[in-house]
Amino acid sequence: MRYAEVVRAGHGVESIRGFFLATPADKSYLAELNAQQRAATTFGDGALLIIAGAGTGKTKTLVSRLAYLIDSGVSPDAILLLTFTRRAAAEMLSRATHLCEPGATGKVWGGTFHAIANRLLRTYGRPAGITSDFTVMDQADAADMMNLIRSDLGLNKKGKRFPKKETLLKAYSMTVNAQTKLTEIVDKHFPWCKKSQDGMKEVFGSYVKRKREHNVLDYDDLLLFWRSLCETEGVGPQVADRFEHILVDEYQDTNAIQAQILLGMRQAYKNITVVGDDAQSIYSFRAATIRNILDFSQQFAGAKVITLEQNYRSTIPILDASNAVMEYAKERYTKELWSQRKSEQKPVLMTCVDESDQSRAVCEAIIEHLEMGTPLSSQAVLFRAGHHSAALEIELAKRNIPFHKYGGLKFVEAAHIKDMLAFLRVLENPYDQISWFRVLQLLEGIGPKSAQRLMSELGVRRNLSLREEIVSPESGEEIEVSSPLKCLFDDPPAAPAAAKEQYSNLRQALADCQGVILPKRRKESNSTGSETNVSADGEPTSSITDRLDLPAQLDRLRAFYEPIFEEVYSNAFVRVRDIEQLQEIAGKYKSRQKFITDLTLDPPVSTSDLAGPSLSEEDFLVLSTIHSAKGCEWDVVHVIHVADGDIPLDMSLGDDEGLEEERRLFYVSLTRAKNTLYIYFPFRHYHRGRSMSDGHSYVQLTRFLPEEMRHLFAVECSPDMVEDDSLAGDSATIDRVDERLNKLWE
DNA sequence: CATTTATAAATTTTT
DNA sequence: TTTATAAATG
Repeated sequence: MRYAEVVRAGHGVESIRGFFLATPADKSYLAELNAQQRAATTFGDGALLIIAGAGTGKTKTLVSRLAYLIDSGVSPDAILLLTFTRRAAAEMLSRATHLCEPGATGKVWGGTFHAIANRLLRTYGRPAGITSDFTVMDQADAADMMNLIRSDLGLNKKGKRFPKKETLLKAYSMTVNAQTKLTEIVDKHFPWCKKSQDGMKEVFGSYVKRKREHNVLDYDDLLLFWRSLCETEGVGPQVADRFEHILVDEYQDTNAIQAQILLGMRQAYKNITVVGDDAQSIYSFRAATIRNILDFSQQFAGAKVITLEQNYRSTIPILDASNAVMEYAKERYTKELWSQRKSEQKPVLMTCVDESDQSRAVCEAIIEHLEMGTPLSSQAVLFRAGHHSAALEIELAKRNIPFHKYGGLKFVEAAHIKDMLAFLRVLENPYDQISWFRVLQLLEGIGPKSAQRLMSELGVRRNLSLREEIVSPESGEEIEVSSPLKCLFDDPPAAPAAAKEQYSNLRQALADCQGVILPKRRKESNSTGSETNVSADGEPTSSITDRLDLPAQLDRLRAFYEPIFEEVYSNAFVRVRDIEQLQEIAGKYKSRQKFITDLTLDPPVSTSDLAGPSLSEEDFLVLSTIHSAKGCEWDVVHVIHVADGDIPLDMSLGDDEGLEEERRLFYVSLTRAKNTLYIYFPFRHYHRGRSMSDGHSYVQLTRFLPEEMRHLFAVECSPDMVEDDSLAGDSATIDRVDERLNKLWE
C-alpha cells in the first residue's frame, strides 16, 4: 500500500529511491511481497496462472516478476507483456524500471493484443498474406463499411427490416471472436435478427472480401492474422521464439482467439504467466470468456496455480459489502478475500430524490473529503453508462471542481477529428474506401451517390483477381499499377458542378501533402482552382518533390478543411481547439502511419492524455465508467445511479449471463475503494418525451443490494430528502407560470 | 427524377 | 451526434 502510494506520487520520488538505495540486481523488492506474491514473482520456467482477487497486489506482483526476470538475465526484448490498455502497459513498465536496471524495460514488448498484433504483422505479415501498408479500421469505420455493403446489396430498402450497422458489426464480431456458428450467436444474442440471417451471411461474406479489396484490417482481423501468423510455417516459430517469456494481465477478459494466439506463441519456449480474477470478468460483449482461466491448466499442461487472497486495498467493511454482493453470484470460484485494514466506517448508502439531488450530494461529499485532506485526484465517481455523469458534470462545472472523464465518447470519435484522420488515411492508404467516402461527402454538392461514383472512377476498390500482377513474383515487391491518388492527381474524374471548386481545392491539398506537383490542366478546370504550382512544360502527368512532414501535412489539410467545417458545424470554436490538440499529438510522431495506427489502437481515453505535463500537475477528480475503472483504485469512491435499470442496466439483461456480468460489474465498482465508499440511489426518475402522467416515475434500489444486505451499509438520506416533499409546490409553480404564458396569446 | 439537404428521433460497456 | 424520413433542389 505504502509502495503504491509512492509510485502514484510521481516518478521523481521513485527514481531517487531507485538511484540511491537500490543497486540494480539486489532484488530488494522481494522483501515487500507476501509469500504467495513472492512465489509468483520468482516462479521459474513453464506455465503459471495467478488467480488474483481485487486489490491483492496483482499489478505489484506482475511488475515484480517483470523486474525479477530481467534481473535474472532474461533479455528485455525477449519479454512480451500483454495488457488490457496501453496505459496499463506503460504504467507497469515504468514501475518495473524503478525496480531493476534503469532503462532496461524500454525494450520490453508491451501493449494490448491488438497493438502487438499490428506491430508483428507490419514486419512478419507478408507470409500470412498481409502487405505492410494496411490501415486499421476502428469500430465506427467497420460499422460504416457494413452500412455501405448493406445498401450495395439493396438490403436497406424501405419497408424491409434489416439489422442496422452496429448490430451487424456486433453480430459479426461476436461470431468471429467466440468462434461460434452465426446461427447460434443470432439465436442467443440477436434473436430479433433471425429472419434476416440469410442477408447477414451475405453481408458478412462481402465484408470480409471488401476488407481485402481495400487493404484494411479491423480489430478482429489483427487477432485472426496474428493467430494465423503463428500457424504459418517458418515465420510462426520465428515470431514465437522471439519471446522467452510472455506475461498476460487481465486474463479473465480475453477471448478464445486470444487464448489460441498464446498457445501458438508457445513453441520452443513454454514460459507463460497469466493473471486474472474470474469475479472481475466484465467484457463478455467482446466475447471474453472465463473459460480461458478455467481451462488454462489443460491448455498449458502442468500449469502451476497461485492464488492471491489478501486484499491490501480496502477496509474490512468495504470488503465485507463487496463480498456480500458476490455471495449471490451463480458461479463462484473458491477464493476468500480478507483484509487487515480495520475501520469503523461502513460504506454509505445515500438515498437521493432525483438526479440533480444526487449531483449536489456527490459534490458536497467530494468537497468535504477535499477539506479533510483527500485531494480530488484520490477520489473518483463511477457509473455504468457514459451519459450517467451528464448532470454531475454540469454541477461540477458550476462549482469549479476540475475533473477528467474516462470512457464514454472519445476524442477520436468527434466528427471533426474523424474528418482530419480520414484525410490522412486516404493519403496513407489510397484504397481506404471508408475514408474516401467520408472525405468526398464533406464537399458541398456531393452526397453518397456522387461519392460512390467518384470512388469507382478513381479505382478505390482493388480488383483482387489482378493481385498476382500487382505483386511481382520474384521480388515480392508491390508494383503500383495506378493508385486512386495518382488517378486523382493525373486525370481526375469530374465532380458535380456545385462541388467543382472545393473538389479542386481538395485535390490540391492532397497533392501538396504528398509533394506532388499537379499537371497543368486545360483552362476550363483551371479557372476556378487555386493551382499555384505549374509543372514543367505542361507535362500531362504529375511530378514529385519532397513530401511534407506530418505536422506540415496537418497544417495544409487544416487550411483546406477549416472553411468547410465552419460552415458545417455550429460550435466551430471548440472544434478548432480539438484540431489543435490533434496537431499537438502529431508533433510527437515522425511517421504518418504510426500516428494513424496509434490513434486507432490506443485512442486517448480522456482529455488528460492530450494536455501537456503542466496540466497533469493540477488536482482533478476522476469520472469514469466502471469498465474504464478496471484496475484502478482511489481513497474515496462514489458510485452513482445505483438504481435497478441502471445497475444492472436494463438493456443488458437479455439472459442470466447478462445479469451475472452486471453483478460482477457492480462488484468491480465497489472494490475500487480503499478507505471510503459512497453509493448513491436517486429514486425519482424523469423521462422526457413520452408524457407519462407527470413526467417521472419511481425506481427501485439495485437488486444487488437486497434488504438483508443493508446492515453492511450506513443508510443515509440527502438533505433534500429530509425536507418535505416539495413536489406539490413545484407543480403549483409550474401551473402559475404556464397560466401567465397562456395569457400572452389568449 | 435522382440527389442532396433539412428535420426529427434516439442513444451500454471498448480494443 | 448519428440516422431514418420529408422536403427541396438541380
